[in-house]
Amino acid sequence: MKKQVNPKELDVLLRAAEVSCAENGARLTERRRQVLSVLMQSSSPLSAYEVLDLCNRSTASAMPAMSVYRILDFLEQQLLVHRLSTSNKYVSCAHITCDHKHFQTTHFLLCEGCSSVEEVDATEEASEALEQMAKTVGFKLTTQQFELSGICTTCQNSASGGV
Amino acid sequence: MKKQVNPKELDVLLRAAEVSCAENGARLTERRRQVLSVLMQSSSPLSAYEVLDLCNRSTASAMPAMSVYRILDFLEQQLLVHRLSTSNKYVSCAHITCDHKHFQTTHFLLCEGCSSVEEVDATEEASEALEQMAKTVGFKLTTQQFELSGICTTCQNSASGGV
DNA sequence: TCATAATATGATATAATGTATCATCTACGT
DNA sequence: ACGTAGATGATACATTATATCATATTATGA
Repeated sequence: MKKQVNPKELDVLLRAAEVSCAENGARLTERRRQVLSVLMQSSSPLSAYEVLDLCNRSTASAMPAMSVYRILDFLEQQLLVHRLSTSNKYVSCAHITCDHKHFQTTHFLLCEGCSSVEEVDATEEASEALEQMAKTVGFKLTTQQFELSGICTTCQNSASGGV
Repeated sequence: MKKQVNPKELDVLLRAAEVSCAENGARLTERRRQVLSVLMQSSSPLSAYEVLDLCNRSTASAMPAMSVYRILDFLEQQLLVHRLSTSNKYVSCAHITCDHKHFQTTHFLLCEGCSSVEEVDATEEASEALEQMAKTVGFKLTTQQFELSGICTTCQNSASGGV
């Protein structure tokens, strides 16, 4: 279960994101910050239109859908958010404040119970096993970034624990 | 690269599909046969609307989009086609004529060059490695069916070999 | 500081994809 | 033939995504 961020943590994350953008010669504008902030505060992935609604709930000035898509693309390029292709939804990257550089081998574990997402590094064994598997039919893998469905610890316990 | 089917092979596949449906107490109607046939003859995955267009190209009576979605759902339930969730497209199952029963551990290798799809069994090692990986964060996987992007043999050769 | 180019956003229209609902048709058992 | 269940047709609409041009904002050099 993705933990909830408090205002202070959010601020730290946003600052880190700003620095990260600056390093790439990009800017984290107000709108972009707003979109990113919405995703950071969500415990589950959000669709573009869900992001839009949440943005427009907080501010008076309505943001057009077009902008959300553009901004999500931008944030994805900056590796600040990830797009889950199985659900067409977005999550903020779990590694904004650390210096993980392994984005090609990051997997997403999607909980079917609470819709939360866990971002995990691929193990050596898993990467190799998959590459080997592909190799048997002559395939050369270009990405190691999968979305795996399952049940998270919390939901396993609450399901078995009763009530 | 998914090989092209000739009319005779197509007929064999469709008959097998019919039998398979019958075993489940379901019927492979004319419309369903038409949709399945389109997918069987395609070398790459097709979206619902691509299927629709191809169906309506061959016959005079236009099929509504709704029917295509219903029929694709049906065929998916019958395990005659697979839905690729990363692209929202469909492919006919590669194992209609054999008696594979391993649908929970089938992976799809998607070629970025020619868009072809290879359906492969998960190796023991890959399955275990992934389960283990999930387990480290307390996740229990519910499916072992992934879509891996890469380059197929044919495209690897044509790219390196030159024109 | 101001003009200007580059970047970002607003606004509008529309394409593409997917679902809800009810009417009609067809196959099948009785 | 009749009634029922399953399948398809038809229509409307919801959702998701993109194209395009106008406007605003920011950075930069004269």
